[in-house]
Amino acid sequence: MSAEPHHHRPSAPSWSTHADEALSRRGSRASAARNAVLAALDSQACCASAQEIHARITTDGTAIGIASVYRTLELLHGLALITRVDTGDGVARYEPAHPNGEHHHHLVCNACGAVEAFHDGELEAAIHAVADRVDFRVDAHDIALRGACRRCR
Amino acid sequence: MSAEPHHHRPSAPSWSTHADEALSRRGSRASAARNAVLAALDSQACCASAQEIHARITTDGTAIGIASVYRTLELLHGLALITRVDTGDGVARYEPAHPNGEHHHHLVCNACGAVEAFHDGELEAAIHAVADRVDFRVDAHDIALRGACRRCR
DNA sequence: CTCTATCCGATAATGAGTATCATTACCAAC
DNA sequence: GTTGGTAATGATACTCATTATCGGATAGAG
Ligand SMILES: [Mn+2]
Ligand SMILES: [Mn+2]
Ligand SMILES: [Zn+2]
Ligand SMILES: [Zn+2]
Repeated sequence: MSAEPHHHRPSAPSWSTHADEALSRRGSRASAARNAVLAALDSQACCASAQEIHARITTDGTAIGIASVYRTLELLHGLALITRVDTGDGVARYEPAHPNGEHHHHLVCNACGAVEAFHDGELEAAIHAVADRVDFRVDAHDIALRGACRRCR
Repeated sequence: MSAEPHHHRPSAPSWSTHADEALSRRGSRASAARNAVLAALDSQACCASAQEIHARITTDGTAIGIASVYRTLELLHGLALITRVDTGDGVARYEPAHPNGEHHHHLVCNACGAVEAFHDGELEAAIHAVADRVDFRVDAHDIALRGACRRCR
């Protein structure tokens, strides 16, 4: 199972590498706490809250302060290296923002709170069309579909 | 300026009337506090937070507890009579949900926090198409476009 | 190695939202 | 009109995510 899927890209640089570069370019330092947060973000499938990230890191044995997680997330968000996802439960979640613009949106279950990811090209096209039609410079879009997941239906 | 615009509808019942009916149908009682919240919601152009609603009511002379505002908003939201809008600043905002499904979405300025409303038929169509394409029962959708408003550009 | 800007983590403060509870208002039945 | 049951009120205590503070650690340039 070591074969590359589909196309040949010379080992796409991971998001955390990209983030590392952007951080050092900005004069930020590398540190254990920050590296741990970057690694945690890189390894997560979808969005995660500060506390979830902190829990995952400390479970791995590394001791790191919760304040450092919040600080790092704030820094990364300011540099547009992560995306904030707001599911409406009063907890901010974050996920890596890939430099090529690749992203997804979320299905939120009103019953159990589960969050699933989806992507749809036509929806993206519609969003971009609206962005042009409106008197506003649109930099980003947040979309969440709410309802019931398969298990809760 | 008392002419009806465009089409002839026999004085569309206001949202608060509709909400009142839904509440009494549910066995809820009318009260000063609740009426004040309904009136405030009915008179607002776009979404407002609990605290903003409370401030507007009390400025009008009526004394009402902030808890009643939160309670009423929770009740109305549970009955899908209002929509919660999450602009990402950790404050929940609400606006009337019209029974005919008429609604709008929001442009949020990252610089000054201003919130503008917009509506787009093609975007709605795209959203409904996605909702069918996805393994999830979609009841509602939240869309926010983020960027810079005209003044902050 | 030294120096200093940056970062760390512990902890206090903030603030939106929620839970509690004694009191009050409503309403239908008597 | 009184009463009893239920719902609503508002003051207040509380929860908990996030932010601010601050003395001590440290990366990393020179
Ligand atoms: Mn998109
Ligand atoms: Mn819509
Ligand atoms: Zn579910
Ligand atoms: Zn603005």
